[in-house]
Amino acid sequence: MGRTADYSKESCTVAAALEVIGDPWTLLVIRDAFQGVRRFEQWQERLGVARNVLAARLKSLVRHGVLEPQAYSERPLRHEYVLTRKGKDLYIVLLALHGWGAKHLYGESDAGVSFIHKACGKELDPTLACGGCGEQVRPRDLEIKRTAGLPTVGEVLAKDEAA
Amino acid sequence: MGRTADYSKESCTVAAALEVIGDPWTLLVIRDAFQGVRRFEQWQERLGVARNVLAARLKSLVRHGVLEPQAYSERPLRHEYVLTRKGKDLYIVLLALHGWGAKHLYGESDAGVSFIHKACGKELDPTLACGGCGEQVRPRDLEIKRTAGLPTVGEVLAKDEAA
DNA sequence: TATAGTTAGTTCGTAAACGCAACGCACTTG
DNA sequence: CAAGTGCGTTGCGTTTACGAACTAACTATA
Repeated sequence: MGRTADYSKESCTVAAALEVIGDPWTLLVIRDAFQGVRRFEQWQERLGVARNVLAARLKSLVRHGVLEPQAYSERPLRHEYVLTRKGKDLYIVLLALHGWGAKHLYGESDAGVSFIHKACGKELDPTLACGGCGEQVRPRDLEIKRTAGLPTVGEVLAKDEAA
Repeated sequence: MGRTADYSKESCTVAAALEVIGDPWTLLVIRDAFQGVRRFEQWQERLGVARNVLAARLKSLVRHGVLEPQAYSERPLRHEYVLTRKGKDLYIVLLALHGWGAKHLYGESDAGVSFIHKACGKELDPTLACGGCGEQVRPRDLEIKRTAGLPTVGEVLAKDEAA
């Protein structure tokens, strides 16, 4: 099938992240969540994704703590899905993807949606900075350090299941 | 199957990016490329991905200009795959994913691979900065601007095919 | 020169996941 | 009480991933 891809034997933060948000449609669901979408029908209509797939994605995102169901109606019981802190922290991933797509796929000019940095008034060219010192970071400014014996993706995500 | 997901009717830089790098295994292929992997057998062994899938992914990444095949042997003709500029620009995406995974999946403590920012000596906490002015950016510092009539993902990616 | 090994795929059959359309359920509104 | 709304679930056909075997084009070794 599609995402039978099983990264669980890997010991990698990137693989772990993809295990949670790497399924088809998942990041677009989150993208729309940042634009205020909170209900099943809204996502379904905007994305055109199959309803069973959407249901599975929402369930998975809730299980992983990215979205949180909040009841907006008892009788009939209905809930909307809102981003948790964990989910909101994915904004950087979306902006990174947007920046890459705008630069390399859409040619700077015609990228229909753009993010303007209010402070400087220019379009955002997403760059990485170090949260600690605030300096901008280029790949060569980084040193990769491996600490031994980290748990695998499977072991890490098992914690989520326990809830 | 899995990634039948067809975002081509969307007009979104994020969807366009996912069309290129959203397939299962693709981002892990790129991750390994950043760690010096350049040949079929290396990826296959490290990832454990099915060979036909790996072949398809490499072909797709080449077609989209993320990887470039370079011959390292005539007779038999063999080539290795190296990241293009476009591919290297995905580093920010990987670091964003890493940062999120390290913070929210692995608990800061045991995230086996860490990126140390040489300048300050601390572990990188990936944050976004504006390439223009250098300031750090938070979601609320951004203004979303929609310009009209942008082309769809399908139209944009058609350019790649033409090559 | 025969045999084995290396590297990079391709070709199957099977199982899983998606796409799509229809259906079900629990209510609300006319 | 019929129609509508919101949120899924079910079923079926198609697509894709998985896994293992196989091919191809050489190189190295005996």
